[in-house]
Amino acid sequence: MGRKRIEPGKVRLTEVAALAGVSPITVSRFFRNPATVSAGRRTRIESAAKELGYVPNLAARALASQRTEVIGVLIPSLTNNVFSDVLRGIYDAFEGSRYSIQLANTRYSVLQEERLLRLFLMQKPAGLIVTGLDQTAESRSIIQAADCPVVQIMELGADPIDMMIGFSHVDACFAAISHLLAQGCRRIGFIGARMDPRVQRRLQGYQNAMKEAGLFDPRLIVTAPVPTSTTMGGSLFSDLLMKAPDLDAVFCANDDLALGVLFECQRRHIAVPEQVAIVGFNDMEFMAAAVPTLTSVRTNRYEMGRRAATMIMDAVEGRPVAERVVDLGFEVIERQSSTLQRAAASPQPASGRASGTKW
Amino acid sequence: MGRKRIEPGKVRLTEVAALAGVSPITVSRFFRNPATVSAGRRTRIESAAKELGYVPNLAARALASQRTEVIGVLIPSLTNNVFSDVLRGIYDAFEGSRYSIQLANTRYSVLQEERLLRLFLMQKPAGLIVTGLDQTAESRSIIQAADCPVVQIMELGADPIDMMIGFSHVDACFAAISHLLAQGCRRIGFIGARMDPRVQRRLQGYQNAMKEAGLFDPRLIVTAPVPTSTTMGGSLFSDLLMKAPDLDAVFCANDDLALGVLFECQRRHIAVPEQVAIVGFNDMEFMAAAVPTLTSVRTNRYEMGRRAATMIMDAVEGRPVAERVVDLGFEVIERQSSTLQRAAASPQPASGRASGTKW
DNA sequence: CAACCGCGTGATAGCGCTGTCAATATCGCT
DNA sequence: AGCGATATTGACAGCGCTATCACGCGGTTG
Repeated sequence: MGRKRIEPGKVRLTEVAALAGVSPITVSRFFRNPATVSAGRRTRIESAAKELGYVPNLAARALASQRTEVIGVLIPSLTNNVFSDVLRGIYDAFEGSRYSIQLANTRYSVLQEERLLRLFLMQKPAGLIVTGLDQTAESRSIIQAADCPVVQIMELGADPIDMMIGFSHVDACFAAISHLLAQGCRRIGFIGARMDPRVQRRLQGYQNAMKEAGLFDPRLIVTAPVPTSTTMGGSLFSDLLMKAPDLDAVFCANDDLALGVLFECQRRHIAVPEQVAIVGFNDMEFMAAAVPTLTSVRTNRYEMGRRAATMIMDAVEGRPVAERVVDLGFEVIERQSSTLQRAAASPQPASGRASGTKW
Repeated sequence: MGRKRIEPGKVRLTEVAALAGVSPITVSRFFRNPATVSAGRRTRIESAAKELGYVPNLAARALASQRTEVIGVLIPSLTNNVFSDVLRGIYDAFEGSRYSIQLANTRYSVLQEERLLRLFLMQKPAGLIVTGLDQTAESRSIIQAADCPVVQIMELGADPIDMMIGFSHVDACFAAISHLLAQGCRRIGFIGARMDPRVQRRLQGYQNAMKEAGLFDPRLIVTAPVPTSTTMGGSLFSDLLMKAPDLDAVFCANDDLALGVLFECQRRHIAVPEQVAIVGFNDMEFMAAAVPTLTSVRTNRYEMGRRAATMIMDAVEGRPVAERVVDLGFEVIERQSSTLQRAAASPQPASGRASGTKW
């Protein structure tokens, strides 16, 4: 009964301790915080560990210490470049730290999100980064059970679970539409695909702006539940032209769609911005390279990921987190695709933060 | 001495066992493979676990069983969309399985790769997926020490560590250049950025094709060590035009560069393909939407990730892996940007696999 | 000069789970 | 009825590490 005896080749803390002539617990301390061990033993342990090729066993550490250095990250899509920028920020911030990232993809499904959170729970994560505000009640209770710092990213809302970093999609879109209005556009279309919660809120910002200007017309809105793509941008724009042939501008819920609209305009020989102005969202790199250059709403995705990660680390390590809700704002980058002479208004840059003016 | 006694609220296997009136080991078996437990106890355990809100402790499981369900994945970049497709395949394949993915970013650095592999080792991963062929000797020995199935993805080479899935970048680029040659192009430029090992091999394929045709000229090659971008495509193309004003085609090491070249052509009123033909690499979605539509070399990145994942799972679970080295091939998707009337050759699609013809 | 402090170190006792083997129950067959 | 074979179940002893407390020691304090 019991279990087989220890196999000989194995290198444990104990083996290192024996070679260094100290107790196992001292080796343990050395690996967690070398400063707590006297200089003499420090060098002895270090060389013993190197000689034996010792590799700490994370599972044993986690079990004994009742905690892990795992940070769970939930994002809705791996395809959407928006999230690759956020992820880059997160990975860069955790680089060199003792934390490791557990990434999972909800595919824009709140039920997936629940399932994945339940999986995270088994790992007893040290922290969680989740996307958006629209967690189910069940998800929220799982997060509570995880009993660790949490940052919600991508947007801002009234009822944070714990910490939050993002910007207002409603305000950002409102600002973009206001820019088009200032350029003299009146028949401004909206095209969007996939229609996740953030795109929905951009649509809300569009509606607010158009209604406020007395220009709202439901025929100007074309959306599709499918994933976004450049090709989809072209076909949604074609649909929009059928519904509203007198269109003079299009706001695209993201930049891929905007690129598709630009190509469709080229195909149909529609002059941009003279006949139709184009505005995108996210300010991907290619927007500045297009002909004409494409206006977009810049959002600081990399910074969002980076700061979310540092907020988590601060919270995990017990440092006070000064701003528990961070508004990163946005900026409407005005380029050729929406710059018109017909406008009377001066083209002052519109940008937005929670503090200060509305946008 | 010793440690504090167990805290009361905690739910362990033992608590579930007590409530269900069975022994802890039976509950353990139930969670690992319900079929090994009789139907009666199965329902009792299930309801007991739900009632108590039991969550298995992965660290304890890993320690006791001496293995994990962690698959380490190393990719060189989070920004490059090529890898987001591969990752999507990997995540999709592991979806619903008991494995969890540990993703890390080498940033195209072999030293980073070493460091990250060492970190993976502490977790005793069940499998590893690594990018490319160019691991250092040190990295290889760390991988050996991990003693688990390994798949190298993205390309094919002579000396696999274990398993391998990808395609020949040399052949793929050779095929693309051959296509341009068949279209009657003679002064074919090459532009590339970042110049990672795979881009280097594409350059090799370009050189092979041009030399074979007796058309090689080093002035036709422009590269930059910086990350690729659409903007960079435009400026590299500008450089190329200065070095070789008689250019009649450009092969771009990736599609972002190709898009930048297209925009630069629009800016300079260079007719595509009449004056300059354009061919990209990867066949990103936007290539088919551009005006004119852009020729590219299609590579099955999603499938590569998906199959790499299933190969790992098969190997981990002891199933025989039929093909340990998989050539996914490629396909030159001919579009408007490289289709010329001046050519005598008939435009038959070029595609490549290791088995059969050269490409 | 006893009491006290803080540092570095060690002994002990688990953390929650599973591998191993033994024990028991159930079944088919001669 | 009796036997071995097969399914179920349980007891035990760790997996490799760390939390906790105890202890020795030099130096400070009242």
